[in-house]
Amino acid sequence: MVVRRSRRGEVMKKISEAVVRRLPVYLQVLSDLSKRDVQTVSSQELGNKLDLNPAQIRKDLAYFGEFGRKGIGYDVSYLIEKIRQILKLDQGLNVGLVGAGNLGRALCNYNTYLKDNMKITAVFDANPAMIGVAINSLVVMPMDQLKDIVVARNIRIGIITVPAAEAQNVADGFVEAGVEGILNFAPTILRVPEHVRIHYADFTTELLSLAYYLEKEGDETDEPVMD
Amino acid sequence: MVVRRSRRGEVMKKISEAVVRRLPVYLQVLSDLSKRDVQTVSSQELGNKLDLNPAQIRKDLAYFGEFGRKGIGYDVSYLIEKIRQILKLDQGLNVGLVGAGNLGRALCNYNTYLKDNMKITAVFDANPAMIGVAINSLVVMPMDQLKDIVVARNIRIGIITVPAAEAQNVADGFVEAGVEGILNFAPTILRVPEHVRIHYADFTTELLSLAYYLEKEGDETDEPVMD
DNA sequence: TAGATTGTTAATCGATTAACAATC
DNA sequence: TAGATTGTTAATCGATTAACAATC
Repeated sequence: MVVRRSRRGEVMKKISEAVVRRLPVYLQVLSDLSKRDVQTVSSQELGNKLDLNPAQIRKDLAYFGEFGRKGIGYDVSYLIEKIRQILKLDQGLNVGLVGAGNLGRALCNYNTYLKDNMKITAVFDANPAMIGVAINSLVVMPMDQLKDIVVARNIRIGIITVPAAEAQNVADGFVEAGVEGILNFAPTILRVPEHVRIHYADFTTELLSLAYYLEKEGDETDEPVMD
Repeated sequence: MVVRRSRRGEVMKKISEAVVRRLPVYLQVLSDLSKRDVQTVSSQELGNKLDLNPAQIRKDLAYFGEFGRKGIGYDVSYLIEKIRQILKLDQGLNVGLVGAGNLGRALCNYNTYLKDNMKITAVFDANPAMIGVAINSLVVMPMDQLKDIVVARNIRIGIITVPAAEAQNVADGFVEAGVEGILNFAPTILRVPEHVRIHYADFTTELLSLAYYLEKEGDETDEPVMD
C-alpha cells in the first residue's frame, strides 16, 4: 500500500475526496450556527441538519485532529477555525477567471460568495471587444497578459467560464502560467498535468441527472416489494 | 431487502446515484464522437477519454439494457438515443427559474447549453424592479404568478438562483406549485418532501475543496513511501 | 456521580475492478 | 477462423455505519 508520510515521518492517512468535499458543507452549517450565536454543537445535531450519519462526521473530523470534547461536542468557532485551516482559507487565495461572458460576470459579482479570503483578482477574455470593460472593481484583460498577471498577483487557482471548445486552450494557458488548481465550468473534460488539480462545476450534469428521477410522464409509481 | 418491481413484475435493480450521474458524462463524450462522425466506440475507448474503468462503463450501461454488440462495441448514435431516453430527454422538459440576478440571467442565456429538449420557459423574481425585464425571449414575472405558470406551462423542474437566505422559501413555492425536481444554486441545504428530488449545484463546495489540494504555501512535497 | 458525546475499532454495506464465457 | 469486445459473475476495495471504551 502506498502511504504518505509527513516530513516528521508520521503516517498520513490518505484522505478520500468524499471527506474533503464534505468539509465545505460542514463549514457552511457551522457558519450559520455561529451567526445564531450557538456555542457548541454535537455530531448528532450536525448530522440532523445535513442528513449525515453522526459517526461519519466524527470520523471525517478525526482525520485532521481531535477537535471535539467528549461529553460536550464541538466548539463552533474553534471548529470553523480548524476547517478553514484545513482548506487553506486562512492563507488568502487569489483566483483568476477566464471568460467574461454571462457566467463569468456572475461569478465576479459573486465575489462576496467566495468570501473566506478567496477572491477573484483578475479577469481575462479573448474577445477584443471585452478588453477594458469593468466588472465591479475588475477590468477585463487580454489573454496575452494571462501568464504575467498570474505570476505577478500570485494567482494559484484558475476558473474557466468559456465555451467548451475553448476550455482546453484556456486550461493549457493556466497550467503554463503556473496555477495549481482549476475550476472548470465548461461542459467538457480537460487534460492537465498531474500536479494540477482540476474540479468540475458543470451544472448540466446535475440538471440532466435530475431529469432521470422525474416520474415518467403518465406512469404510475411501482410499489416497493419486500423480498 | 427492498426491491422495486416494474408493473410486469421484473425485479428492478436499484440504480445508484453514482451511475445516474455518469450518464450525462457519457452523453457528452458520445455527442463529441457523433459530431466527428465516429460510428462505433468500445468501452475501452470511452474509458480512456473519461479516465474510467471500461468494466464500470459496461456495467453502468448494462443496468438499462443490452446496448452493445460483442466483438464490436457500441453504436454511437444508438447509445446516444438510449441514454437520452433513460434521462427522459426525449420528452421535452420545461424548467422554471427563480432569481433573475447575474447567475439566473447567465443560465437563461445558456439556454442553448440546456439543449436536449430541456428549456427554461419561465423566470421569476421577487424584486418589483425586475418584473417585466426581458432576458432573451423571456420576461421576468412576479413570484405570485409562480404556481399558475408552473401548472399552465407544465414546468417539472425548478432552478433556484436566489441568495441563500431566500432559497428555502423559493423551494417551498416550487414544491407547492408541483415541480418534481429542484436544482439549487444557493449555498444552503434545503428541506423538501420526499417525492421531490433535489440536486445541488453550489460551486463554492468545489472551489473550497479545490483549495485543500493546493500545496501549502512554502511547503515541500512529501514523498510517497511504500509500506 | 450519571448522562452525554467523542474518537476509534470492528462490522457492514456498496461500489469498483478483474476475469471470463458468450458471441460478433 | 482468430481477434475483439460485450454482459455478467466473482473478487476486491473503500466508504459508511455501528458499537463502545474513554472521558468530559
